[in-house]
Amino acid sequence: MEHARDTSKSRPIPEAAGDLRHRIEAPPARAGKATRSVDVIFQRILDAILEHRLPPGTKLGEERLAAIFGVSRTQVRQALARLTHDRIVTLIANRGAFVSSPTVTEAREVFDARRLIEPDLIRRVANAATPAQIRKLREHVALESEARAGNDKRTIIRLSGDFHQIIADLAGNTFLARTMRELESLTCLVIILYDAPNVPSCPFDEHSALTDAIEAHDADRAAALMIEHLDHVEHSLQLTPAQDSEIDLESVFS
Amino acid sequence: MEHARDTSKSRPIPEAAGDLRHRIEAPPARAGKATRSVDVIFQRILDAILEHRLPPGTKLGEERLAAIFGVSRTQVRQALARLTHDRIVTLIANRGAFVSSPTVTEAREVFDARRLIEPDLIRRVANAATPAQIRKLREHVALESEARAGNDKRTIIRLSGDFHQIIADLAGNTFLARTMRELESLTCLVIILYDAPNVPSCPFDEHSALTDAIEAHDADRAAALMIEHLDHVEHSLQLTPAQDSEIDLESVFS
DNA sequence: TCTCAATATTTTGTATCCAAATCGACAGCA
DNA sequence: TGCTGTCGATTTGGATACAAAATATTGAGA
Repeated sequence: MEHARDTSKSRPIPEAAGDLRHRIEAPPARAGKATRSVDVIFQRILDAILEHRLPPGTKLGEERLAAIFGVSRTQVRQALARLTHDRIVTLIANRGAFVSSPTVTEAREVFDARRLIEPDLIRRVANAATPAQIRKLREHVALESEARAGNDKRTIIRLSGDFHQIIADLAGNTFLARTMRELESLTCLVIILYDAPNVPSCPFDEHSALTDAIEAHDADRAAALMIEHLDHVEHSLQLTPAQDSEIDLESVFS
Repeated sequence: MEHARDTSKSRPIPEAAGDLRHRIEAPPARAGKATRSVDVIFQRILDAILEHRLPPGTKLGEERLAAIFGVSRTQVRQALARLTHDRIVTLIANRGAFVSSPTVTEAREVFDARRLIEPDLIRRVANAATPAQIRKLREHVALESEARAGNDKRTIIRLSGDFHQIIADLAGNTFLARTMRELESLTCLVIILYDAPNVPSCPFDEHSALTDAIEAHDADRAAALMIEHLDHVEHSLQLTPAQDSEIDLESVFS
């Protein structure tokens, strides 16, 4: 098992984007009802991060983003502030915004939280799912399968996350659904940081199995499968404690 | 059981503050390490809301707040944006920011989420609590008792919430701790909206009993007590569905 | 050639300014 | 009297301009 990630410099802050533009441009016609322009910018940047076009550590210069989106820095600042609040972006005072690089500890916490929340969510869905909802899940799994066939990596990543998000939405608790959205985003960062980018995060067949359990209204099995699924994903990562401890000088002297 | 809340206009948007100033002034020396001024403003407003000095529906005018804090609107805007992101404040386009008035549905969702998360958190604490941590909890319960004796309502409210927050922090998952912070804030709003302000939210003895269970390292009992405790709080509220359904014209036409 | 220091450039942080939208008041009209 | 539509005052939305901080560059000296 070989991983493509470069381990020589453990927290790459690449100033990667000579062509930040290319990584953000094309709006994938994925408009919700984001009417305010700051919402659009927020979503565009988030999408770029989730689809791994902006790797962790990338500097997100305000001026540059403003130019790309054709607005003033004000808008960009707001969007970055919101992303910061969701821990997707890390803001360093007087230095700027960077795509977050979750530590190993944080990564573990994310999976820990998901193991707590998601089995319960899928339980509710399994208990109450309507045929229409099940059909929606099936269609989504089909989309995933299709993307996998076409080897469309970005879409695969995106859809894998979306599957979990659909379940969270179906569970009918908006607060928890929002929390899951944050967890899902952080999981994306964790995956690209601690795993080879070409090993897809969610094994496809497991999503199919989860849908089966939901369709059978077997809440216990669905919950068990979900825990198993999350464990699979977590264990496919290299969450070695060493990685984390490039000593945090700031916190040592305080 | 009689409630002081005025039910004639069900969503009060009082423009209550002829003296918004008085409700925010005194910084209760509750500084974390909020170095940036926008963090200070964020915390000051949040504190004012949590201590029920700014009731739901209160309009938070930018200019006025800017004058109070002696900064420009820019800072205030950022703070309000962050509060909005936490659902504590609701931002209406071109109308301004208001302290949120969670609907009955949202209130239920908040308790639903807490029932999912908090039993697990207290379980972990009960399993791993050190004597120092238990002492900290005891001291906090003592503080609560003291505030109750002095009938210091604001402090009672604050400390009641803090008790749950301490447990969340002790559980050792920063993500979940942050989520609990949001839930706790929303719970504060729910309590003032749907209960008489003089019926304190968390019955004191229950916090004491929770601490007992933790000290005994009895995770099961602690979790059970927590569920019971949350149920007590929720059932002390008037979460009547009718209240909620002043028909949402916006969502009808969409 | 390397190191260090001083300067120049870039980038962030904050305040101010202008445009657009909303709210309140008042007049017109059924 | 009661409703509707228009004008003015106030407030928010967003861009620009200025100040402060950090980074990059340049040059001198060892």
